[in-house]
Amino acid sequence: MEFAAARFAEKGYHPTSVAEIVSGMGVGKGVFYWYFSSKEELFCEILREAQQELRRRQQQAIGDEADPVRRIELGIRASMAWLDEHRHLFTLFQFAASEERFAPTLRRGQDVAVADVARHVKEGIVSGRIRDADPLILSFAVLDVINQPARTLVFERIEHPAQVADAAVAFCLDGLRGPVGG
Amino acid sequence: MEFAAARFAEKGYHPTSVAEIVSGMGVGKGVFYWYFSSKEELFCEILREAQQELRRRQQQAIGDEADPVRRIELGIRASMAWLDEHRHLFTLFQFAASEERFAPTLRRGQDVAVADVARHVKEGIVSGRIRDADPLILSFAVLDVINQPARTLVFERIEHPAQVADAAVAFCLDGLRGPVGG
DNA sequence: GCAGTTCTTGACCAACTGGTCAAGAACTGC
DNA sequence: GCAGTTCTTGACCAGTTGGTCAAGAACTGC
Repeated sequence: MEFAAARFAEKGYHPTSVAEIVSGMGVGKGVFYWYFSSKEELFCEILREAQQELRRRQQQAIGDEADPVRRIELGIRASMAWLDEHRHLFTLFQFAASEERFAPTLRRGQDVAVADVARHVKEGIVSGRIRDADPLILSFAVLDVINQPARTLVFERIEHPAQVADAAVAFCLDGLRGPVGG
Repeated sequence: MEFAAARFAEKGYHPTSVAEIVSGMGVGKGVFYWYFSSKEELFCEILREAQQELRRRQQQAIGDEADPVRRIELGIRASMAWLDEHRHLFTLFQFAASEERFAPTLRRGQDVAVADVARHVKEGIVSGRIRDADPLILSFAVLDVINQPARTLVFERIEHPAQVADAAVAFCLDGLRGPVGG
């Protein structure tokens, strides 16, 4: 399954044939259709697993941190690190977003992520550490600021991932706290 | 060509066959290969044209505004508006980024965009209106904050595009100005 | 009205696709 | 060692694909 993910990321979903996957793993075609009902299902499975893993990494990084703003920061850093280590999976997310049939799977995972961040944002608003705005919109914005720099990462245009992470964190925090600073 | 772009966005690049495009336009296949040397070339052409149009829209919105920070804001708003009006083209950008063969075309356009923003950022740093950091990284961040909310737009999860634009602008400006506020 | 070029057609092709399936291997529990 | 189930194989299929090309239409300039 990791092999398939790598091929999909490298060549694209459609240009990668089932025959190529199975021969690359040195097995027959039947074994593929024994474990997966279709190529599409395999891809969705890869997607779900990746989303799960990313979320695990976030929660692990957050631990039992009490400050909601700091929780968001830790989540951002964890996400950036994970995406940096799994750039090929991010490519898959990207593709999935461009094809209608994979949107539902992708969306389900992102709803979870938005809900996660929104929880912290709400807490931050209550305690006055985050400016008072629609938590959902702020959460979307945070996720956007995570995801897109990751794209830049994938394009390999910037040398140091840590710099990108710092930029994203600074962006989010200063943006969330508002112009007066917190 | 607009027709082809619409089909690509709707069904995806690979699942849309050349036969489908030409029959949908009521012409023979030959005429397609008379004007384009391949399906791939058509797609790249669409990409380039879209990037050009977006840039035109940005420059038009900026006009002769003197303040670099305000120029960035105007650019962001123009981009968001354009992407909102041409969501299907954004879907194409997204896909192109996920397939190696289209990366060069995409990259060329984005280099131009980064250079545009970087010019304003540099000016802003000189005049002290933007915090002193690597202009390129800040420019990437700004583009990221433009592009990714656009993705959210495409997913149609948020009702009001204007809200998203405001959020993006607030994010960028407060982030750029730094926590002390400008 | 004719020669020359620019377009347009759609049948055609080799290559490849996702998916099936009869055949059989490898493992059970006994 | 046997019956039953779980796995594995790879030839095979119907359908589709991007792309070609001989044929001819439509337009030139004369």
